[in-house]
Amino acid sequence: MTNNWSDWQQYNDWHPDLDSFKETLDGGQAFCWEATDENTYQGIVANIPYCVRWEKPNKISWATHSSLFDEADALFGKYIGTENTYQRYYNVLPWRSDPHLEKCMARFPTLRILNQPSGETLLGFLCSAAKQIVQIKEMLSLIRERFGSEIVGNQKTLPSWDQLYAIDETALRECKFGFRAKNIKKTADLLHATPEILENLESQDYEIAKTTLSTLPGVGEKIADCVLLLGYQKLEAFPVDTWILKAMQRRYQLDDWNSKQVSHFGRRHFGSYAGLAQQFIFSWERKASRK
DNA sequence: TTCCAGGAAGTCG
DNA sequence: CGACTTCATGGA
Repeated sequence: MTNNWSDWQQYNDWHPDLDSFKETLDGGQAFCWEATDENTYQGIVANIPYCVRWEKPNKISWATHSSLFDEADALFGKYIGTENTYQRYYNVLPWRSDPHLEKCMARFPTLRILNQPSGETLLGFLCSAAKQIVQIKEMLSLIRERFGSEIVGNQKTLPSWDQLYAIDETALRECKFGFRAKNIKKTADLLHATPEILENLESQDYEIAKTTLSTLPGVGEKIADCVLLLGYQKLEAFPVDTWILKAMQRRYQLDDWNSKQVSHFGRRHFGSYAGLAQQFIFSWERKASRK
Protein backbone atom coordinates (compact mmCIF):
# COMPACT_ATOMS: atom_id res chain seq x y z
CA MET A 1 0.00 0.00 0.00
CA THR A 2 1.47 3.30 -1.06
CA ASN A 3 0.13 6.78 -0.62
CA ASN A 4 -1.47 6.46 -4.07
CA TRP A 5 -4.11 4.27 -2.45
CA SER A 6 -7.39 5.53 -1.02
CA ASP A 7 -8.34 5.32 2.64
CA TRP A 8 -10.17 2.19 3.76
CA GLN A 9 -13.87 2.37 2.97
CA GLN A 10 -16.24 0.43 5.20
CA TYR A 11 -18.88 -1.51 3.24
CA ASN A 12 -22.11 -1.69 5.21
CA ASP A 13 -24.14 -4.01 2.98
CA TRP A 14 -22.31 -7.19 3.93
CA HIS A 15 -21.39 -8.36 7.44
CA PRO A 16 -19.68 -11.67 6.76
CA ASP A 17 -18.21 -14.09 9.24
CA LEU A 18 -14.57 -14.81 8.38
CA ASP A 19 -15.15 -18.23 6.79
CA SER A 20 -17.94 -16.95 4.53
CA PHE A 21 -15.78 -13.97 3.57
CA LYS A 22 -12.85 -16.13 2.52
CA GLU A 23 -15.03 -18.71 0.83
CA THR A 24 -16.90 -16.09 -1.20
CA LEU A 25 -13.80 -14.34 -2.51
CA ASP A 26 -11.46 -17.31 -2.81
CA GLY A 27 -13.58 -20.46 -2.92
CA GLY A 28 -13.67 -21.00 -6.66
CA GLN A 29 -16.16 -18.38 -7.81
CA ALA A 30 -13.48 -15.87 -8.81
CA PHE A 31 -9.84 -16.59 -9.56
CA CYS A 32 -8.38 -13.10 -9.09
CA TRP A 33 -7.98 -12.83 -5.29
CA GLU A 34 -4.72 -13.46 -3.45
CA ALA A 35 -4.47 -13.44 0.35
CA THR A 36 -1.93 -10.95 1.66
CA ASP A 37 -2.54 -11.92 5.26
CA GLU A 38 -5.09 -13.87 7.30
CA ASN A 39 -7.90 -11.34 6.81
CA THR A 40 -7.00 -9.45 3.62
CA TYR A 41 -7.16 -10.10 -0.13
CA GLN A 42 -5.78 -8.19 -3.07
CA GLY A 43 -7.15 -8.48 -6.58
CA ILE A 44 -8.20 -6.79 -9.80
CA VAL A 45 -11.83 -6.82 -10.94
CA ALA A 46 -12.29 -5.54 -14.49
CA ASN A 47 -9.93 -2.54 -14.51
CA ILE A 48 -10.06 -1.82 -10.77
CA PRO A 49 -7.41 -2.91 -8.25
CA TYR A 50 -8.78 -3.59 -4.75
CA CYS A 51 -7.68 -4.53 -1.29
CA VAL A 52 -10.49 -6.07 0.78
CA ARG A 53 -10.09 -6.54 4.52
CA TRP A 54 -12.14 -8.40 7.12
CA GLU A 55 -12.31 -7.13 10.71
CA LYS A 56 -14.06 -8.13 13.92
CA PRO A 57 -16.94 -8.21 14.36
CA ASN A 58 -17.99 -9.15 10.84
CA LYS A 59 -17.08 -5.95 9.04
CA ILE A 60 -15.32 -5.48 5.73
CA SER A 61 -13.54 -2.52 4.21
CA TRP A 62 -11.98 -1.96 0.82
CA ALA A 63 -9.41 0.36 -0.71
CA THR A 64 -8.39 1.16 -4.26
CA HIS A 65 -6.07 3.43 -6.18
CA SER A 66 -7.12 7.02 -5.48
CA SER A 67 -7.43 7.92 -9.16
CA LEU A 68 -10.05 5.17 -9.67
CA PHE A 69 -12.11 5.78 -6.55
CA ASP A 70 -15.50 6.72 -8.02
CA GLU A 71 -15.51 3.85 -10.47
CA ALA A 72 -14.30 1.46 -7.77
CA ASP A 73 -17.03 2.58 -5.38
CA ALA A 74 -19.76 1.92 -7.93
CA LEU A 75 -18.38 -1.46 -8.97
CA PHE A 76 -17.81 -2.80 -5.45
CA GLY A 77 -21.45 -2.63 -4.43
CA LYS A 78 -22.52 -4.39 -7.59
CA TYR A 79 -19.83 -7.05 -7.15
CA ILE A 80 -20.74 -7.88 -3.54
CA GLY A 81 -24.50 -7.24 -3.48
CA THR A 82 -26.69 -5.96 -0.67
CA GLU A 83 -28.13 -7.17 2.64
CA ASN A 84 -31.73 -6.88 1.48
CA THR A 85 -31.10 -8.94 -1.62
CA TYR A 86 -29.43 -11.77 0.23
CA GLN A 87 -31.91 -11.83 3.10
CA ARG A 88 -34.55 -12.45 0.46
CA TYR A 89 -32.47 -15.17 -1.22
CA TYR A 90 -31.72 -16.97 2.05
CA ASN A 91 -35.36 -16.79 3.08
CA VAL A 92 -36.61 -18.30 -0.17
CA LEU A 93 -34.15 -21.24 -0.26
CA PRO A 94 -35.84 -24.45 0.96
CA TRP A 95 -33.61 -25.02 4.01
CA ARG A 96 -36.67 -25.44 6.24
CA SER A 97 -37.47 -28.73 4.51
CA ASP A 98 -33.90 -29.71 3.55
CA PRO A 99 -31.64 -30.61 6.49
CA HIS A 100 -28.50 -30.90 4.37
CA LEU A 101 -28.96 -27.45 2.84
CA GLU A 102 -29.65 -26.09 6.31
CA LYS A 103 -26.37 -27.56 7.55
CA CYS A 104 -24.41 -26.10 4.61
CA MET A 105 -25.96 -22.67 5.15
CA ALA A 106 -25.14 -22.82 8.87
CA ARG A 107 -21.50 -23.51 8.01
CA PHE A 108 -21.23 -20.41 5.73
CA PRO A 109 -24.11 -18.24 6.99
CA THR A 110 -23.28 -15.13 4.95
CA LEU A 111 -21.96 -16.70 1.75
CA ARG A 112 -22.67 -14.73 -1.43
CA ILE A 113 -22.56 -15.13 -5.19
CA LEU A 114 -20.18 -12.57 -6.64
CA ASN A 115 -21.52 -10.51 -9.55
CA GLN A 116 -18.48 -10.61 -11.79
CA PRO A 117 -17.72 -8.99 -15.16
CA SER A 118 -19.10 -11.40 -17.75
CA GLY A 119 -16.13 -11.39 -20.12
CA GLU A 120 -13.60 -12.42 -17.52
CA THR A 121 -16.01 -14.96 -16.06
CA LEU A 122 -16.22 -16.61 -19.48
CA LEU A 123 -12.44 -16.67 -19.78
CA GLY A 124 -11.97 -18.00 -16.27
CA PHE A 125 -14.35 -20.90 -16.69
CA LEU A 126 -13.05 -21.77 -20.15
CA CYS A 127 -9.76 -22.29 -18.31
CA SER A 128 -11.45 -24.35 -15.60
CA ALA A 129 -12.08 -27.58 -17.53
CA ALA A 130 -10.41 -30.46 -15.65
CA LYS A 131 -8.19 -28.12 -13.65
CA GLN A 132 -7.79 -27.48 -9.94
CA ILE A 133 -8.68 -24.01 -8.69
CA VAL A 134 -5.08 -23.20 -7.78
CA GLN A 135 -3.99 -23.99 -11.35
CA ILE A 136 -6.78 -21.93 -12.92
CA LYS A 137 -5.55 -18.99 -10.86
CA GLU A 138 -2.03 -19.52 -12.14
CA MET A 139 -3.10 -19.69 -15.80
CA LEU A 140 -5.06 -16.45 -15.47
CA SER A 141 -2.26 -14.78 -13.59
CA LEU A 142 0.16 -15.62 -16.41
CA ILE A 143 -2.07 -14.31 -19.18
CA ARG A 144 -2.86 -11.20 -17.15
CA GLU A 145 0.84 -10.48 -16.70
CA ARG A 146 1.77 -11.16 -20.33
CA PHE A 147 -1.22 -9.78 -22.26
CA GLY A 148 -3.26 -7.55 -19.95
CA SER A 149 -3.49 -3.78 -20.14
CA GLU A 150 -1.66 -1.70 -17.56
CA ILE A 151 -3.87 0.13 -15.09
CA VAL A 152 -1.69 1.88 -12.53
CA GLY A 153 1.67 0.86 -11.16
CA ASN A 154 2.53 -2.57 -12.51
CA GLN A 155 -1.02 -3.87 -12.18
CA LYS A 156 -2.83 -5.24 -15.22
CA THR A 157 -6.32 -6.23 -16.31
CA LEU A 158 -7.14 -9.58 -17.80
CA PRO A 159 -7.05 -9.37 -21.62
CA SER A 160 -10.44 -8.57 -23.12
CA TRP A 161 -11.91 -10.90 -25.74
CA ASP A 162 -10.75 -8.40 -28.34
CA GLN A 163 -7.24 -8.69 -26.99
CA LEU A 164 -7.48 -12.47 -26.78
CA TYR A 165 -8.33 -12.51 -30.48
CA ALA A 166 -4.83 -11.19 -31.19
CA ILE A 167 -3.06 -13.88 -29.15
CA ASP A 168 -2.06 -17.05 -31.00
CA GLU A 169 -2.59 -20.52 -29.64
CA THR A 170 1.10 -21.11 -28.97
CA ALA A 171 1.25 -18.12 -26.64
CA LEU A 172 -1.84 -19.39 -24.81
CA ARG A 173 -0.20 -22.78 -24.35
CA GLU A 174 2.85 -21.03 -22.93
CA CYS A 175 0.49 -19.71 -20.24
CA LYS A 176 -0.17 -23.38 -19.36
CA PHE A 177 -3.61 -23.42 -20.98
CA GLY A 178 -3.03 -26.88 -22.42
CA PHE A 179 -5.85 -28.28 -24.56
CA ARG A 180 -8.05 -25.36 -23.47
CA ALA A 181 -5.99 -23.02 -25.67
CA LYS A 182 -7.71 -24.22 -28.82
CA ASN A 183 -11.20 -23.55 -27.44
CA ILE A 184 -10.26 -20.12 -26.16
CA LYS A 185 -8.72 -19.22 -29.51
CA LYS A 186 -11.81 -20.44 -31.38
CA THR A 187 -14.14 -18.61 -29.02
CA ALA A 188 -12.12 -15.41 -29.44
CA ASP A 189 -12.34 -15.79 -33.23
CA LEU A 190 -16.09 -16.34 -33.09
CA LEU A 191 -16.69 -13.39 -30.76
CA HIS A 192 -14.55 -11.21 -33.01
CA ALA A 193 -16.63 -12.17 -36.05
CA THR A 194 -20.00 -11.92 -34.28
CA PRO A 195 -19.62 -9.85 -31.09
CA GLU A 196 -23.40 -9.53 -30.80
CA ILE A 197 -23.51 -13.09 -29.41
CA LEU A 198 -22.89 -11.76 -25.90
CA GLU A 199 -25.16 -8.74 -26.25
CA ASN A 200 -28.31 -8.65 -24.15
CA LEU A 201 -27.58 -11.97 -22.49
CA GLU A 202 -28.30 -10.29 -19.16
CA SER A 203 -31.88 -9.54 -20.15
CA GLN A 204 -32.56 -12.93 -21.75
CA ASP A 205 -34.24 -15.82 -19.97
CA TYR A 206 -31.96 -18.41 -18.43
CA GLU A 207 -32.69 -21.16 -20.96
CA ILE A 208 -32.30 -18.87 -23.97
CA ALA A 209 -29.07 -17.38 -22.67
CA LYS A 210 -27.73 -20.84 -21.94
CA THR A 211 -28.44 -22.02 -25.47
CA THR A 212 -26.65 -18.96 -26.83
CA LEU A 213 -23.59 -19.38 -24.63
CA SER A 214 -23.39 -23.05 -25.50
CA THR A 215 -22.65 -22.18 -29.13
CA LEU A 216 -19.20 -21.00 -28.04
CA PRO A 217 -16.42 -23.59 -28.52
CA GLY A 218 -15.54 -25.17 -25.20
CA VAL A 219 -18.72 -24.04 -23.48
CA GLY A 220 -20.93 -26.96 -22.45
CA GLU A 221 -23.63 -27.18 -19.80
CA LYS A 222 -21.43 -26.73 -16.75
CA ILE A 223 -19.37 -23.81 -17.98
CA ALA A 224 -22.47 -22.11 -19.39
CA ASP A 225 -24.13 -22.43 -15.98
CA CYS A 226 -21.07 -20.98 -14.20
CA VAL A 227 -20.91 -18.01 -16.56
CA LEU A 228 -24.64 -17.38 -16.23
CA LEU A 229 -24.57 -17.66 -12.43
CA LEU A 230 -21.43 -15.61 -11.76
CA GLY A 231 -21.20 -13.38 -14.84
CA TYR A 232 -24.85 -12.72 -15.65
CA GLN A 233 -26.43 -13.02 -12.21
CA LYS A 234 -28.81 -15.81 -13.23
CA LEU A 235 -29.34 -17.38 -9.81
CA GLU A 236 -31.42 -20.25 -11.16
CA ALA A 237 -28.36 -21.72 -12.93
CA PHE A 238 -27.15 -24.88 -11.16
CA PRO A 239 -23.63 -25.80 -12.32
CA VAL A 240 -22.82 -29.48 -11.88
CA ASP A 241 -19.10 -30.17 -11.64
CA THR A 242 -17.43 -33.26 -10.21
CA TRP A 243 -17.84 -31.97 -6.63
CA ILE A 244 -21.55 -31.23 -6.97
CA LEU A 245 -22.20 -34.51 -8.75
CA LYS A 246 -20.58 -36.48 -5.93
CA ALA A 247 -22.15 -34.30 -3.22
CA MET A 248 -25.67 -34.63 -4.61
CA GLN A 249 -25.31 -38.36 -5.17
CA ARG A 250 -24.16 -38.85 -1.60
CA ARG A 251 -26.22 -36.30 0.34
CA TYR A 252 -29.47 -36.65 -1.61
CA GLN A 253 -29.32 -40.37 -2.37
CA LEU A 254 -29.10 -39.88 -6.15
CA ASP A 255 -26.69 -42.77 -6.48
CA ASP A 256 -26.56 -43.50 -10.19
CA TRP A 257 -27.71 -40.12 -11.50
CA ASN A 258 -25.63 -38.37 -14.16
CA SER A 259 -24.75 -34.67 -14.44
CA LYS A 260 -27.69 -33.74 -16.60
CA GLN A 261 -30.14 -35.43 -14.28
CA VAL A 262 -28.60 -33.82 -11.19
CA SER A 263 -28.68 -30.42 -12.90
CA HIS A 264 -32.39 -30.80 -13.54
CA PHE A 265 -33.00 -32.05 -10.00
CA GLY A 266 -31.08 -29.09 -8.54
CA ARG A 267 -33.06 -26.45 -10.34
CA ARG A 268 -36.37 -28.11 -9.51
CA HIS A 269 -35.54 -28.87 -5.89
CA PHE A 270 -33.82 -25.61 -4.93
CA GLY A 271 -35.91 -23.23 -7.05
CA SER A 272 -35.24 -19.70 -8.25
CA TYR A 273 -31.94 -19.36 -6.40
CA ALA A 274 -30.61 -22.86 -7.05
CA GLY A 275 -27.19 -21.46 -7.94
CA LEU A 276 -26.80 -20.03 -4.45
CA ALA A 277 -27.81 -23.37 -2.93
CA GLN A 278 -25.26 -24.99 -5.21
CA GLN A 279 -22.52 -22.75 -3.83
CA PHE A 280 -23.45 -23.61 -0.24
CA ILE A 281 -23.29 -27.31 -1.03
CA PHE A 282 -20.07 -26.96 -3.04
CA SER A 283 -18.35 -25.01 -0.26
CA TRP A 284 -19.50 -27.35 2.48
CA GLU A 285 -18.39 -30.46 0.61
CA ARG A 286 -14.95 -29.08 -0.15
CA LYS A 287 -14.48 -27.88 3.42
CA ALA A 288 -15.56 -31.27 4.76
CA SER A 289 -13.10 -33.09 2.51
CA ARG A 290 -10.09 -30.99 3.48
CA LYS A 291 -9.99 -32.14 7.10
C1' DT B 1 2.98 -44.81 -10.25
C1' DT B 2 -1.73 -43.82 -10.56
C1' DC B 3 -5.55 -41.00 -10.12
C1' DC B 4 -7.98 -36.86 -10.64
C1' DA B 5 -8.92 -31.85 -11.28
C1' DG B 6 -15.29 -26.42 -10.76
C1' DG B 7 -15.36 -30.53 -18.77
C1' DA B 8 -16.19 -30.55 -23.64
C1' DA B 9 -16.42 -32.70 -27.94
C1' DG B 10 -15.69 -36.40 -30.99
C1' DT B 11 -16.37 -41.40 -31.96
C1' DC B 12 -18.61 -45.71 -31.73
C1' DG B 13 -22.28 -49.12 -30.97
C1' DC C 1 -29.38 -41.76 -27.09
C1' DG C 2 -25.23 -43.54 -23.79
C1' DA C 3 -20.59 -45.05 -22.91
C1' DC C 4 -15.86 -44.34 -23.95
C1' DT C 5 -11.61 -41.37 -25.54
C1' DT C 6 -8.84 -37.72 -26.11
C1' DC C 7 -7.22 -33.40 -24.89
C1' DA C 8 -2.36 -30.85 -21.24
C1' DT C 9 -0.66 -30.24 -16.99
C1' DG C 10 0.45 -30.80 -12.31
C1' DG C 11 -1.12 -31.68 -7.50
C1' DA C 12 -2.21 -35.21 -4.20
